[in-house]
Formats: sequence, C-alpha cells, structure tokens
Amino acid sequence: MTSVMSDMLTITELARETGITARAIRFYESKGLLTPRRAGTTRIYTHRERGRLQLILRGKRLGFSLTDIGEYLDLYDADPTQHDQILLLLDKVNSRIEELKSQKVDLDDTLKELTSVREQALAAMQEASAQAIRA
Amino acid sequence: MTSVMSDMLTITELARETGITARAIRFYESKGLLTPRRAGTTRIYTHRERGRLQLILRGKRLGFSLTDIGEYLDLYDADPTQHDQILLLLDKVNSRIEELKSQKVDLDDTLKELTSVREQALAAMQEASAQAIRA
DNA sequence: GGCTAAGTTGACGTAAACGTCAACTACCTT
DNA sequence: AAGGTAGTTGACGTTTACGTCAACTTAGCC
Repeated sequence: MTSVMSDMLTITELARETGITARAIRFYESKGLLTPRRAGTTRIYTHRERGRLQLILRGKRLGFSLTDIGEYLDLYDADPTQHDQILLLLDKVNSRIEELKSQKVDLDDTLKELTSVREQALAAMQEASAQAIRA
Repeated sequence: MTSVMSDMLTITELARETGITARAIRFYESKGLLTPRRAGTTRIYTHRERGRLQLILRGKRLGFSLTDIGEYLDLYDADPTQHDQILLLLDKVNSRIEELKSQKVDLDDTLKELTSVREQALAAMQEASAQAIRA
C-alpha cells in the first residue's frame, strides 16, 4: 500500500522513515499521542503527525516517559485564547524548563568526567610506551 | 540499627540520604552495580559505594538503563596498567561521549522550543489584557 | 473478480525496574 | 533472656513500552 499525495504517508512508510516499528506507532496512537486521519480503515499520516512523532522520539531520547511526552505535546496545541489555559500552560512549560536545565547540569558534569577519564587513559598509555622505549 | 563510624552507613540510612528505597539499593547490588562490605549479614556502605550510588542516580536522571550505567561505572575502576583494557576503555568512553553530545543537542533544541512557547503564551496574555483595557 | 500484499484489531508475551509481602535472622536494649 | 527493630533472602506482583502471533478486512492489480 502506497499513498498518492506527497506528504501523505502510510504507516509502514512512516515507520521506515523514522526507524521505528508500525507497532510502536499504533501504540503511541493508543496512548493518544497521535491521531492520524483515516482513509477507510487505513491510517494516513500527514505533516502534522510526522512532526509530532519527531517530538515523541526526541522526548524518548531525553529519557521521558510517554505520559510525560503526552503532556509535553499538549503544550504545542493548547488554545492560546483561553486565559487560564495559558496560565496552566505557562506553569507546565516553566517546570519542564527547570527539569531540563537540571538534566543539562547532570549531562555537563558527566561529559566533563568522561573527558577527564579519557585524558587519564591516554596519559597512562603515553607513560607505558615511554617505559617501553627506555627499556 | 545504626553504624558507629562516620562514613559507614546502613542501608536505611543510605536510602534516606539518597531518597530512594532500600529495595532499590539491594536491586542495584543484585545487578552488580554495588558491592558493599558486610558486617555479618548486614550491608555496610562506605564512601566508595555512596559515590557509585550517586553516579547511578545521575545516570538514571539522564535516562540510561541500569545495564548502561553498569558499563559506565566500569570505566571508573578499570585497571589503567593493562594496555588493551585502556584501549577498550577509550572506545567506550568515546562512544558514550558521542551519545551524550547528541543528547545535549536534543536537550538544547527542546529548551529553545519551550522558551519560545513561553514567550508566545506571555504575548497572548499581554494582548488579551490590552484588549480588556480598550474595551 | 479473485489473488496477494498491506493494514487492522485484539490477545498474549516480555524485559526492565522496582514494590510488596512473607518468613527468617541478627542486634541491641532493658 | 526476651522482645522489638532492622536487615536479609526469596517469591510474586506491577507498570511501561513495546514484540509477536492470530484472525480478519481492505486495497490495488491483472
């Protein structure tokens, strides 16, 4: 099965494009993270769903649960004309920004440490080869 | 049960200190991530194990699996006098650095987007209140 | 209009990371 | 030495995020 219009993908096409399985995509839908249109019974993925899927995958790479990612996606299509929706949105955005900032601290610390481990390993090798030459 | 020497903690003390459960700590041990000494049957946690536990928790915050974290911990106590161990070590460190760097890109992108979402929400609120004044 | 490949919906299985008893054992205190 | 508090080892339960059939429709092609 292959779709006619460009920008309209079938589930296997989308799966191949993103490197995940069709099963996973259906699972995300069952969790409410995706809501593709249908052509009869067949799911049709357009630009919007592809974007959302990219956000889902990035969220996963960052270690968030699908539930977290669901809330995160809601931030994007919240109605900006509703005053209290905006306030709620701001709250969520702010707290997530704080989460990510502290995650960034962890990440930077770990990167520094690993870099230092590498330096030490390299130094140990230099020392070993220097001894071999002296021998 | 409470330990005499400072720097020597029992499992519940360590649990309280780190905010995780004793069950989790035992679980990490069963996975080989911790190897506390024993006083009889009771586990004794010293400076070394506490450091390792911090690394475990940070790894978790970064979204790594316990298996990943196990390999990561091995990097710290690899024998630096073994030449090929060092090479292996360097390989692992380098690939993990690459992982973390790409994770950092994801993180920065997400932070930028969320900040922009926040700006837009704030702008929408300004607009709404401005209209209220004009009315 | 019939075949085959692709898509769909359940139902069940699974791995990771613990939580939750249960049944003991070991300490420390009085 | 008796009792309560902590600690220990299984064993089983649970949630998340899918994988894996199985049994059916559906769609496009000749």
